[in-house]
Amino acid sequence: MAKTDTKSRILDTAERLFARKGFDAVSLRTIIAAAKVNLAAVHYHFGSKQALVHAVIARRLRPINEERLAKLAEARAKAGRRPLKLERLLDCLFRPLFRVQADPKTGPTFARLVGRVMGERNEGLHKFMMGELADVIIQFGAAFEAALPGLTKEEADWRSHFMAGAMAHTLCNADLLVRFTGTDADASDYEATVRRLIDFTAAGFRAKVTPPTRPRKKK
Amino acid sequence: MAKTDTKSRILDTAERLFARKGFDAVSLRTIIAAAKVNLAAVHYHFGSKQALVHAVIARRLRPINEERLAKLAEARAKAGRRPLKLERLLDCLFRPLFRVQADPKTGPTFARLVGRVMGERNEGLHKFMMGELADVIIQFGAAFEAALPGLTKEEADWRSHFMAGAMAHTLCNADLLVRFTGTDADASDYEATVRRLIDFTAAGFRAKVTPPTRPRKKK
DNA sequence: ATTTAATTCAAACGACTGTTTGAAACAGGC
DNA sequence: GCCTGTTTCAAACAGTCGTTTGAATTAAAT
Repeated sequence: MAKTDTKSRILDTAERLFARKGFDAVSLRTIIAAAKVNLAAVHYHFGSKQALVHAVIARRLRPINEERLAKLAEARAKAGRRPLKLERLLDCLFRPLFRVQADPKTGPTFARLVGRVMGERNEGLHKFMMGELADVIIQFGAAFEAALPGLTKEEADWRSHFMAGAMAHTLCNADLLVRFTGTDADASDYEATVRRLIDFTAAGFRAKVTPPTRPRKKK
Repeated sequence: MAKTDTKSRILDTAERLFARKGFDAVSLRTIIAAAKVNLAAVHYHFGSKQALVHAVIARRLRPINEERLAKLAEARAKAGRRPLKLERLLDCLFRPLFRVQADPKTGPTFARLVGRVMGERNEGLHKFMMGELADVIIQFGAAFEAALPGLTKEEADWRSHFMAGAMAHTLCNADLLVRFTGTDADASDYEATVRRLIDFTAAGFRAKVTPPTRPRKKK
């Protein structure tokens, strides 16, 4: 396996370009030119562009999801019989994801990549992502319901949906806000982001449910 | 102007297809085949595909933003000197946007379209959207800060960001959640969605700010 | 009816896409 | 050295893309 770095170079370059411009907007020829490898190498090592996209995502996302589930299991073990605190739950979900921003090796490059995935319209990619996230969705979904005994399942689902939106949007447009507010995108500031996101979403989860508007007044 | 409906047919068909598959994923040839017009008609009436995309978006989004600002102005007038209530503010922002879901003419088709725009990576499209939304962002941004005297500007900006994420994600994947929870996507149910979104985001805005874990001074 | 302008049409343009091919270059085992 | 399997390479394939062209058609104005 002497020159297997070809595979890695494709992965790294593709990740960088995908994050910057999107999956469909970056052609294979753009990637192989930047990575200085042959065009056919992509199909030799990955089989297709779609498979390359999946590989790029899975390489980063899988460890994150594993860490999420591990942290959740650990928190559960520590809590014993007591119900998990909502903030603790959100921390298990957010921290492994946002921590990659602090990693100087991956840098903010990957953060946008993951955020990008959620907004992607590609049908196949969506299926793939749902498969990758299935465990996380199931485990955390159940945990949220358990941590919010006052909410109906329907209401809890909606709020999980809102939370996911806030999370994805934050990850995807992190730089946008930073430039907008002038805040310094200090790499280690991911903790502040996580803290803010937990504050916001935890309060959202716990919000009092406003009853439907009473009998209609005139239109 | 007898057969000017060619222009409208292109606009309507493009909107439908864009909403379903995304802007880049739908080719002009797909549109003109469904609309039963000639390929060159698109360039004759709009000039380019990008201009068509802009026209499709602006046709729907402009009235929405005008209504948002009108509602905000009205609320301000009614409140007089008193500060605007946060829920009222959010209602001005959400309702005009989600109300289109109830319109049987546009239907949920357009809802996904607008939601889709926010997740789009296209550089030019992003600039265009920022231009369309500039007034709304400025006006509501200031209003949010005024309604949240206890928050620093930085914190208020972050939470506006989270709110925008929840809003966009909800609009974009509305059908996804409906299918997931089995809730009926009754057209008139947009009011329930708006209510839920206001509950969640208002509580998020009002959340207590957790101080950093270490006794670290802020900058 | 003739002229003028607005609109539609079929056909092609050049550039780009993901993918495939078959021959080279290379590796390590014998 | 030869041989075997892995990896790289230039070239082409078969489409699709947005855009342009110039003539044909239609509508309106004179």
